[in-house]
Amino acid sequence: MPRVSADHLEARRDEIVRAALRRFAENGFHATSVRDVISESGLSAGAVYSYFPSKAELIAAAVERILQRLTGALDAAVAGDADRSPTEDAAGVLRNVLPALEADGVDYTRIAVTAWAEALRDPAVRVIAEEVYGTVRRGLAQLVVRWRDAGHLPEDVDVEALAQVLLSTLMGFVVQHAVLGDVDLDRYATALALLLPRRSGA
Amino acid sequence: MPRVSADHLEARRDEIVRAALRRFAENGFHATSVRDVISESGLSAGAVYSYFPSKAELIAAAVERILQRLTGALDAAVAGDADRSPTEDAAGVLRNVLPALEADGVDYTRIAVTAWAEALRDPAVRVIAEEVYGTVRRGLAQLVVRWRDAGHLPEDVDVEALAQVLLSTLMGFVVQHAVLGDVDLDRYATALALLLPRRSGA
DNA sequence: CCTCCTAAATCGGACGGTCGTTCGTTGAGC
DNA sequence: GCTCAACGAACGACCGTCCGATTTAGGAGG
Repeated sequence: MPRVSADHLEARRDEIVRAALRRFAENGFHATSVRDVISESGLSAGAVYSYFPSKAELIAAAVERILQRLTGALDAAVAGDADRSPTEDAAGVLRNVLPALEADGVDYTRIAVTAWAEALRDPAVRVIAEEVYGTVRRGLAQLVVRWRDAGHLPEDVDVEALAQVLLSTLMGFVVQHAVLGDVDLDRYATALALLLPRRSGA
Repeated sequence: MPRVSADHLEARRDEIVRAALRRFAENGFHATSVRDVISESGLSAGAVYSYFPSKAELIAAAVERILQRLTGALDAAVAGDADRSPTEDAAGVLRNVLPALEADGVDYTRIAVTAWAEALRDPAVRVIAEEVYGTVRRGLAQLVVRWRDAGHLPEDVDVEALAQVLLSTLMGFVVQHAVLGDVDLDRYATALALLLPRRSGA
């Protein structure tokens, strides 16, 4: 199949990443062998290695895909109507971001947790994680600023720290969903809404 | 060194677990070889294998140790004075639990994240995680009930779901501390306090 | 429009290294 | 001198990766 189109090459690469994601979601990065990914992809060892120079790069591509899917969904949730209440904002974020974490027949919350663990030891993965979560926290910080300016929070609120707390409510949902599997999005969102400011802060 | 005391045997086992924790915190479970643990412990392969029948059991012992340290700290924080405000309770939990996650020269937040990832693929580790986090959530649910009964929250609050949200604020701190490393406990606690109920709920 | 040629995409067996684990041996202490 | 904790070399399996052989899409020549 020589001299194929650039589209074909990109599609092949994508096939390989998606096959890798399926195996990685099942068994983690290190308990999944390159052979597993190869057989899941239906290709040969040589073909896979012509697209990715090493297993580490394959892992990095998988991590990048899942984390960027996350930022994309969050950006969409943060953008738009600027005068929503904190409760509406939070519900929007939860309902946009979390369902985006299940696609291609892969539970992306499992890969997210796996990716955090990998970021602890692989500097390249850590860099990807830092970039992505930096973006996410900036988005959440925008929400906090809006809430503050609308009088829901005190003027001297620590915007960055509160954005970290909000990110925690997302990350914690992801962990509990992936590991314990007994969290319900609607009940969770309702409970979270109880904590968000409703009148004036201070 | 035959016929040694039971104390000696238990201490040896503990030495091995702590050596394993040091290596696991650095490199994760699967990128750490049994040889790494053996050389870190200063013992021989045979000695380590006479205490743990397999690497999986060694991992399980490590996970159990870190997770039980967590429940211990939380139980201490939940117990005691029953008429504290939500803000005081939360500050107590954060300040008791999180510093407990750094001891023996090991950053336990790193192992916690690694343990979650492992729970996704090793049923034995998952069982340990379910038990421990079940206990933690019950403890947090007790706090929620107290807050509700004290009038800080509406009567019909979803206790279990709110306990999940509270657990998220702990888990999210752990992830951000381990992976991003830029969270400050005091600022985080202050920001969280802004969200907790202060007067009457509803 | 068909055939041939070529370059590149794909294949898959093989390689050295490292893995987790075993087991025959050693020697300190009761 | 007997017991058994501790040792560490050795084992088979499997790891990630490489590279020469094979296949085939698509341009060139008729």
